Amino acid sequence: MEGSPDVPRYRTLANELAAAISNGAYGAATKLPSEAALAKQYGVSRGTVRQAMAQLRARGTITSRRGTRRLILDTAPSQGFLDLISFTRWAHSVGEAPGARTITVERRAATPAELEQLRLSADAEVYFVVRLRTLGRQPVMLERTTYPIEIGETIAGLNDDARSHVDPLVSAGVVFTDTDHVIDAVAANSTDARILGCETGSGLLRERRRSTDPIGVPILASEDRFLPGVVTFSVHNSAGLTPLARRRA
Amino acid sequence: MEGSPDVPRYRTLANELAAAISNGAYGAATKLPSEAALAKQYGVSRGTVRQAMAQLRARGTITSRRGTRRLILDTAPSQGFLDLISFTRWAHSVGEAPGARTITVERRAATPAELEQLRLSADAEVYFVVRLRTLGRQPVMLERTTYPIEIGETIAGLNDDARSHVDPLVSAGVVFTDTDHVIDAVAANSTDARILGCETGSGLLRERRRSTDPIGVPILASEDRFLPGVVTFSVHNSAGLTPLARRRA
DNA sequence: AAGTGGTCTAGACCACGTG
DNA sequence: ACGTGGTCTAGACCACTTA
Repeated sequence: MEGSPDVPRYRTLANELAAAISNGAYGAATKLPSEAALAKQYGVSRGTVRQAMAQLRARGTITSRRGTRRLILDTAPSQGFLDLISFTRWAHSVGEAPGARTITVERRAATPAELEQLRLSADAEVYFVVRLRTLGRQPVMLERTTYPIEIGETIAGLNDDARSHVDPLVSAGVVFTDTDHVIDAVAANSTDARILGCETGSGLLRERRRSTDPIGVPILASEDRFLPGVVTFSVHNSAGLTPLARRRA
Repeated sequence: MEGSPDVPRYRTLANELAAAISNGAYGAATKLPSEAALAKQYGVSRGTVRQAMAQLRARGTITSRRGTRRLILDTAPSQGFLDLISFTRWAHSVGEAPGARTITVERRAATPAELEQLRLSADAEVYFVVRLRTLGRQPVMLERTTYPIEIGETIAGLNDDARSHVDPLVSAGVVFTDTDHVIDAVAANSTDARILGCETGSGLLRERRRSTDPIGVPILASEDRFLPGVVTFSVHNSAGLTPLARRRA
């Protein structure tokens, strides 16, 4: 059996250990067995155990310190990578019913800002899609997404209220590897207010994001504006591994 | 010379490579030399080069793919770990003049929420400090921080407008290892409005954070409310390494 | 003093991308 | 076919914690 198709051992090991932890296989113990013990138990080298530990540490599941066994932190359910890019997948993962209403779809020349964000050559065109996103029929977010033409054509061919735009891209072979997120607060403009049903000037949570493929080529750039009280963004960072930055607006 | 006090080789190597990249030592080249070449050039093993590369990748400086040289991304100035915890350090790093005005300092019994956040035993006391933070005399953020008693005593002994509260803790031997951040938007209450000088009900960017030491013991929990347009939070995440999560508020 | 994780080495094989 | 990064091994030494 097994027949591991391609996934490296350290990843399966990390998942096995994560499962063992949440299944309570280590009981109420707050500490993991030593690296040497795990290496022997699972029949791998200590290096592989350490790679798996790095995974768990990055997920915020454990901490580590020289001289002591690794400590198990409270079970922090982490999320999948695509949940951060796809509103639809995220909504399902938290047990809500996502919806979408397409406001506009345009094909037009890219603005200078878009040229830079998507790293396009001058006078390139883009698809620009505006959608109102809902949870259980309640408006919660206004999404303005810009796609390069090649990507956008896949999107433009979709049914108006097709819920996820990310899934069709993934099915079409587009690989999402990295995403940069910038989060701040802005005042609703009149368009935001009309579509979201809030007051002009009221505070919205804004997420701007840009996803790239393995070579670093941009796949999409989006500006999402959430009504307050709908979502929070949480980040875990450790000394020496700091994916989060605070910048001057 | 050198006399590296304690910092591991792979870290200094990562910094050397980062410096070489931003100094333009690789010219306009978009690719890094191969791991083998770097190992030879710097006189270390390939494993150490890979550890350094992992650092750079975590900072968003480079990408990698099997079969190709690593790609240098646009110079993304990353930030130090403490810049995320210390408003003062952050302000200096972006060339602004930080200030603080202490509003209140209390020693009191912890609320149930605080007991949980700081993992204190029942009927423990805490220090609760409220400060208005400024940039160049402009109010920008209201900070409400809760400290366990042992930590808070260091803080309470400080001069009223001592600017950084984190630096004295670090000097006192407190080690910050991990921080969780939760970011969303809230409406200003009357207290926020009065102190920050905005209107009640207007939108604020809220950051709640909790820092822990190497063993996972909480050092402080804080709720910071920023006026819009002052800061943005940016996160970089890669497939397989997802420190960011979006949650239902 | 013993055990632990942190670091580093030297070598190996493989999957992938490019020429 | 070749070079690249991805994975894995086996062993070593060190810094630190705990007893």
